[in-house]
Amino acid sequence: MSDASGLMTEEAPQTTGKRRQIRPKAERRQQLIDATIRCIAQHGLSKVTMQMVTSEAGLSVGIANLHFQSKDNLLKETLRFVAEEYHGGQIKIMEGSDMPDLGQRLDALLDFQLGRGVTQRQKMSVWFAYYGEAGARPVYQKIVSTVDRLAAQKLEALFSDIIKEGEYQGVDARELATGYSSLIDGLHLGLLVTPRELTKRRARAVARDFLRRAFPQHIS
Amino acid sequence: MSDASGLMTEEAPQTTGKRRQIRPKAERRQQLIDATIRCIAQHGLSKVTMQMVTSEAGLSVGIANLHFQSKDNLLKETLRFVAEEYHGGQIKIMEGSDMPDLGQRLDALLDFQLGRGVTQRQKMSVWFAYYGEAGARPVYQKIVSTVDRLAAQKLEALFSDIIKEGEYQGVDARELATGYSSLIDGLHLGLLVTPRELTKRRARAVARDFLRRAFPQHIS
DNA sequence: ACCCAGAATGAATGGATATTCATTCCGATG
DNA sequence: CATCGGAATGAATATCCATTCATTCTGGGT
Repeated sequence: MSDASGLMTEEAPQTTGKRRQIRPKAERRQQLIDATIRCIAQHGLSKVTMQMVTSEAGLSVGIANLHFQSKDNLLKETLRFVAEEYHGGQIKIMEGSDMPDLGQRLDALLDFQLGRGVTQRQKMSVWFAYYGEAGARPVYQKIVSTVDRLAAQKLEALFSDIIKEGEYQGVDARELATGYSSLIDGLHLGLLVTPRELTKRRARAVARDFLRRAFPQHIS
Repeated sequence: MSDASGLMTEEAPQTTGKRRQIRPKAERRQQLIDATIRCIAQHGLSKVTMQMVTSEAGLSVGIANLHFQSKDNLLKETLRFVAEEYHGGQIKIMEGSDMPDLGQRLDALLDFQLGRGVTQRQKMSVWFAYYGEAGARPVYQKIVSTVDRLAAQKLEALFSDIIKEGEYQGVDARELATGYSSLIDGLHLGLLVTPRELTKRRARAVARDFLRRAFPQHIS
């Protein structure tokens, strides 16, 4: 639930010992999901094969079907994992009763959304690979919109609190929340597709600007 | 170069006459590209096959390779078509010397970006299907970023003019332009993936809000 | 009316890939 | 230490799909 770290050099195809190992089901599942993420990022969703994924994970071909029944299901579970990791992280920050200052909480949110963890190319690739198929696959739409809705509600609530605290006039929390999350999504897209023109630094500045224009007292 | 219309009921698998017809190369190419767009929208990029595309176009399997050499190339050309249609439309409006009022030009741009033509599910699906693969396929990145860069420049120029005309203070045209196009991209994503939560009407309101906050004198 | 360049066809080919399952082997248990 | 449930393997299978090309047919030119 909180790995979010390695993913890069996790499974060096063990040069030393190739002895067969038995590991708990949950661990194997995660191993395969991580490998799937790497494969999608490197080769694109449409080019991913089971052989690719299992060998990336340092395992045999049969094992994926043992733990996930089918390729389709493996892909579905991978999307669920990425979606929950992203939205879970956001929600934790937004609820963050440990961070009483609302402006500070906004900052933390922005850091998370455009910081290292989320904007690693790997994760973004996966994210948008699925978005691309979502139009044709209701299953994907459902997975994403389920977690998305909750995050949207939390964001709206946070904005509402900020509006109340700052006594901002003529601002609609709901509309602003939609705008902000759309902006973040769009920035992610830009970082992925035109990294030459949009740096992470500039993406942050743009998002911060949006917030500053809406909540001038809360953003320095 | 300006079709942008039908695409829906174009090629009814002719129930009446199935007589073979010879048509100019350009026409067949467009027919196949249109069919590809429909197939991607309906089945997803990763599930599209040559059979699917050619039968959707009401043609035989061999013809795609005759006109496009390979599936890869057909997909590439389809992306190029969609990208050019979208960005070309934007650029035409932004340059629009026929529309002297800058605020009006902004409105027209927004209408185009979130109006019927562009936000048809079909086109959006295609758009994001390719974005999803762009991380792994430099060819796609190149096609998109080429047209994208030009549109970004025009938008920045338009914003510059508006800033000058309105004597707005403390606003950076470049940053604002990045923000605006990212916002539009994000809204498109929302319309595609969570159509239940984000209507076209609301998407427009959100985008308009962004512009109003930046250029209050130019947007009613 | 006839011809023929080349557009269009679709059966055949070969390569790739998801999925199965008989077999192997680990390691917890008593 | 011997046993055995079930985790792991990977060769084999069946399916699917892009691409080819020998053949058919069309329609403009003469």
